[in-house]
Amino acid sequence: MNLRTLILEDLAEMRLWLSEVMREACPDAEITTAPDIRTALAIAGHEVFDLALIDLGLPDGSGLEVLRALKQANPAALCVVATIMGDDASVVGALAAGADGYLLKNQPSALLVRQIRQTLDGVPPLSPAIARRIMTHFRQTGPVVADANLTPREREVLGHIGKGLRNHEVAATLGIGTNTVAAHIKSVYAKLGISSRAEAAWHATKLGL
Amino acid sequence: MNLRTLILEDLAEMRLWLSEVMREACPDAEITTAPDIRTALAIAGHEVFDLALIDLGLPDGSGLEVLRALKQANPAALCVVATIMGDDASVVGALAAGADGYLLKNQPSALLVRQIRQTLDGVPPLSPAIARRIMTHFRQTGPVVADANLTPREREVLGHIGKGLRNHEVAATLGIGTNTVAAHIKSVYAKLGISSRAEAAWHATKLGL
DNA sequence: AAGACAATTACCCGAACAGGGGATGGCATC
DNA sequence: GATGCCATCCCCTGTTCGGGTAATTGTCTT
Repeated sequence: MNLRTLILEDLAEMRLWLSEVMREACPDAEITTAPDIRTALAIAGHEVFDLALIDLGLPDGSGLEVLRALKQANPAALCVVATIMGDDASVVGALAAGADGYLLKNQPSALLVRQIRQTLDGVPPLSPAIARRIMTHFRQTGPVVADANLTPREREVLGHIGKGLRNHEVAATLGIGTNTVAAHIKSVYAKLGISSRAEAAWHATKLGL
Repeated sequence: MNLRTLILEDLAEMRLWLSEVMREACPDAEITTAPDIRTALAIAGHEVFDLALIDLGLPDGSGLEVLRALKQANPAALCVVATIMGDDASVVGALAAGADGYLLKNQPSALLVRQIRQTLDGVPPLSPAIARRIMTHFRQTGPVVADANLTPREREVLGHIGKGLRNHEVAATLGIGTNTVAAHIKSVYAKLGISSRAEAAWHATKLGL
């Protein structure tokens, strides 16, 4: 079986280079190229791909449109973003759109070849700089400390409040009385220094519940 | 220069195996091992390390304690978590604690050797399964689309609701009447298909307000 | 110009909520 | 066996919220 691959890249020179890299990573690959969103979407309309290298900054839009189209046509398609933009917005946007990898084109081709090869084995291709950035993001959003020493039951109640349940609904799911729920909420309010359930919901999501 | 490395692992057999892997990845390394938190902390008290392989589930606590101690003694130390636990809590906890990598020990040793080698070149060592999990996390938290075509005013009100303000507080900050605020909230509810302000708060944070 | 539509503002009422009090039983620690 | 913490329940009072209804303005279409 040969691998149907799509390379979306506006600059001709870069497009050739990526094709070279692709051919080296997988000689059996059947390579199709597109210089812009329009042609890429036209091709994707009547053809299915297994792997795609997608540039983001294209003259007629963002490569993410194509990525979504490819994923819709074939959810198993491996869509790898290959760009020179390493800013947070681009990375997060690409991952949110369903990208299976994020490679920076300012890397030695040998490294790109290796990462594309690994992709086929299920290893998510992430350029080192991108991996570091993602981990740093977790380091900032991760700290789930400051638990405000809530009791397990309080944490549980707060979790349901954060999901938008009413007191009587929480009571029903936990099998306790509504008054009890209200009592737990009161102590949560006291411990968190708040006085409304919207604030409670905010803290709940912040505490990862 | 030789690389001062610490291997923290409770099971003797696994400790030997990791030492083997380490020696193969970097023959010049000067390897120190510890079977539990206590001895690891004692060693870290009078010795500085450049690289550390840290297990999480230890008999006398979590390896993250040691990780933090090492990072405090030498912020440039490369602390890599090496464990068999791949659950979200462990991964996020480790990254939040400042881990520079996360490796699963149920991988072929050749892969581990390669990833440890790459670590020294600045490539964050992440096992494929872990990288996928992290990316999936982004895929869930990232989507800033699905704006539910809220009007600017509604978005503004929703933002304040999400911060936990009451209707009259929102009214005061926006310089409008409380009834107006209530009306905006109602149309927001209709558009988002919800019926309580806790759910509204949830959506507000999700929409990044 | 006339009509359609969305956004913004406003009012009323019943239901839900916040926060204060106090009470019971269980479980641990001391 | 005394103390403290937790979870569970109840009452009460004032405030807030949610839903129905409707007027005003501006924009866009017809």
